[in-house]
Amino acid sequence: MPPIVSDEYKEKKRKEILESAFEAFGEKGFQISTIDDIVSISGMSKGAIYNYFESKEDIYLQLMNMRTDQDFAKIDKQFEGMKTATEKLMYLFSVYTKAESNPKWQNSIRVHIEFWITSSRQEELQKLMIDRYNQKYLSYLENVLQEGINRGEFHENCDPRLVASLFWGIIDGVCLHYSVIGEHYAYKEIIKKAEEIIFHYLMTIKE
Amino acid sequence: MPPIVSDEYKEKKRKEILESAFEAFGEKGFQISTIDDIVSISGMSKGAIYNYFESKEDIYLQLMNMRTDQDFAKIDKQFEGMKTATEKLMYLFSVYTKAESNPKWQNSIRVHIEFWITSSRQEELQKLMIDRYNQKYLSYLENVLQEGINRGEFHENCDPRLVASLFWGIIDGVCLHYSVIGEHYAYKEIIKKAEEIIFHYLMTIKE
Amino acid sequence: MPPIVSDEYKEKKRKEILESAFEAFGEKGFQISTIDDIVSISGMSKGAIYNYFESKEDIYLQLMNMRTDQDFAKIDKQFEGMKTATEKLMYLFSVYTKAESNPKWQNSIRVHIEFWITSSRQEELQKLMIDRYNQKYLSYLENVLQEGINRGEFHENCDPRLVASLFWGIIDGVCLHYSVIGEHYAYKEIIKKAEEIIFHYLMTIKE
Amino acid sequence: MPPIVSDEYKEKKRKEILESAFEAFGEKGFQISTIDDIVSISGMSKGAIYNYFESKEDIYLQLMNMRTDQDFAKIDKQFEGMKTATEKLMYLFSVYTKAESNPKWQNSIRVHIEFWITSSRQEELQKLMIDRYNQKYLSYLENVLQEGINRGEFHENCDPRLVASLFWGIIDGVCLHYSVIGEHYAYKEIIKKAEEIIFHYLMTIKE
DNA sequence: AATGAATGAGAATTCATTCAT
DNA sequence: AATGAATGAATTCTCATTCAT
Repeated sequence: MPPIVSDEYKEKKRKEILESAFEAFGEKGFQISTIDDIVSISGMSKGAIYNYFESKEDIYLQLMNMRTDQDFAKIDKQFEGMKTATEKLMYLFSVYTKAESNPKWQNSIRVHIEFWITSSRQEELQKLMIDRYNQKYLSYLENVLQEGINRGEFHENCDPRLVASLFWGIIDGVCLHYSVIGEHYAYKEIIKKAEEIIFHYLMTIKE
Repeated sequence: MPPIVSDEYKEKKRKEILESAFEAFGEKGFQISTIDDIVSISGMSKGAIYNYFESKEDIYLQLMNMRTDQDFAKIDKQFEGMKTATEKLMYLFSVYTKAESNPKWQNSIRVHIEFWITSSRQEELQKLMIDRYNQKYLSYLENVLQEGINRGEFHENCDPRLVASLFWGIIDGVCLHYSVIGEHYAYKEIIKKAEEIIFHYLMTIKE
Repeated sequence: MPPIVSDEYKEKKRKEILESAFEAFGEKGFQISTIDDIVSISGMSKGAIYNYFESKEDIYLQLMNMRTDQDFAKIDKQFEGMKTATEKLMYLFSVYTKAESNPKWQNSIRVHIEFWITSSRQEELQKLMIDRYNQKYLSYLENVLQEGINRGEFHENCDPRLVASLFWGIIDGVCLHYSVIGEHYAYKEIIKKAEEIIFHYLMTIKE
Repeated sequence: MPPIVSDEYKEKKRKEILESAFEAFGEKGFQISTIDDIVSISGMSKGAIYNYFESKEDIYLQLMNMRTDQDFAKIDKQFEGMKTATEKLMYLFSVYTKAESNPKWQNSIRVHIEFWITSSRQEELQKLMIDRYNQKYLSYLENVLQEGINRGEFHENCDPRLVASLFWGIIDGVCLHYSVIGEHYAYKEIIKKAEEIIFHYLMTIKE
């Protein structure tokens, strides 16, 4: 009585559904996307999807977790070979300047922002999002900045926590605008400009 | 059959509905809010609302227009007495640092961000939003910055268009995060930090 | 701004829906009956039904209340002119011997028994049913019997509470069997026999 | 391809499934119970269950048969050593007064009553139930009572068929009420009282 | 024989919109 | 103009049954 399908198979299916959901959510938004949309995109049956997820909400939640986990796994990996904080911060900016400027990337942004907005209205999700924000986004960058200060790369008056917060605010805000304005938004130049301004600040500020 | 009620009356009613819609959308989000929510909040009947608006979509659209018009009308008025670009830019930052940090303000942010996200997915809305962004947000601030450069307040290498874009990106991104994280997000300090960094840049950058 | 429709209108509609539900539940059973069945029978739209009731459960509950209330209102009224307990008890039996032996009456029984069975499995319903049983069915008849004892109609050793409980048990059990067996079940004769046995007991028992 | 497993094995499995179904139906009711419930309780796979039964309906039907067969096999066995009708009738009452008053017994009642109600709505089942009722419940007891009359234990005017019908009506009705009211229903005393009343009737009635 | 993943018809419920009053 | 009851398409989720392995 061995299991009918392997765990890998099931994990693959689960991922496929999440990818389809991601596509649907990106295209139409979470609220508006229907299970039938996911059915169409994935080619699976409705029942199959409910074998892997408890509800639309659950799909949303797991997708949200997967996305942020993936993002940070990628960043972690890249950071491995890097020594200076400058290098790391530049890399973080480059993640956004090097993103292919295509509809897929725009959808990805929309879904990301929707995670934020949706979370803001449901206590449980909100808690989760706050944790994720603090533990991943914020602490992560704060440590990099502090490291930079300790190593003398950045000026000691720069307040790493605030700058880290600001960094992610900038990223999300600029991405949001890009996802709406599209082509005519000088997305990459603006990120570049942000990078320039931030580095300029980190290295010359004195008080 | 001449109109039985005055135009003022009708305009007042229209505004009341929009205010109620704003409250509902802020609380629950546009998609999730129902006409019945607006009925509850406004105290009007469903039929009455449909006398003033063609559809839920229409309410949304008109609300979006009203909000951005209001915002800029306010800013215009304030700018009237101001001479320097520095003063004006500082004022713009102050709009956000002085916003009362309460649920109402958070709701207001959410609705605003939702305007963006929703627009990104409907061509008609998107065009409208791009126009609005270019003509109001972007040009407006770009002119202020250019003015500042011309008057020698800011360094001439600062690229007013990019900085203007960045400014609004920062504002929306930081507000977005604040609307989710809430209390524990050092919202005002972060805006202050952004202000510090931007001004530092505008005044010291050389290339 | 008078109400669009009168309260009587609404009450009439509500009753109509309950009647339709009663028909559906009688025909197919509560669990199996669908809202669409009620739609078909009532000729109303699905939405209309949900304007009057919160859920299928709610319809069920209100129907249950209505039925037992109606039953007892009828009995109360009949009792008004009666003096002896014997007369009253005979009337109670007659309610069941005089019921028209048609499918409608059988359906009515099925719904009634289903109320009991369904209640037994949901704590909230169960509480409600127990209350209803104690306050209406049980106490009601117990009082009649006690009255009979006090007036010397029935023997004093007969334990009114147990006999009252037994009476309703007999009624429900015999009705249940009738609803299944149908034509070939000597329903009325059996009730008559029960009446005979009970009265024989009440009047001759000595210990 | 000779059978790989023995018939006993298959019969054992079949019984196991029926027992699990009985548990599920008792807990939640037939309509509400799912195949997955039976899977959980039995520990078998869905496919295995469908190897032994054609459908949920089929499980229900076979369970119904098994239960009544079991009941009567037990009674038959007990009757073997009994001579008088009085003894036999007392035994029948004792089956119900000696039933352990626990949730399991209550569930057993519910399933039994559901058999009746469900049967009343499906012609095929109904025929089956009528046969079973006539051949087992009714004739069985009728014969006992007739025997009692013949032997002079009971009065000759007592109409064995009607009393037999009444007996089962009482049992089912009282059990039904017990299964809903639970603790606070004087179940055993009520059955005792029924016994007292019936015997009083059978022995003293004259016309 | 056993497994349990897949299927998809069917159920309850919601809600934007209409329209008779 | 205002009212709110009525409509029914659309949505989420369930579950008996099948079938490849």
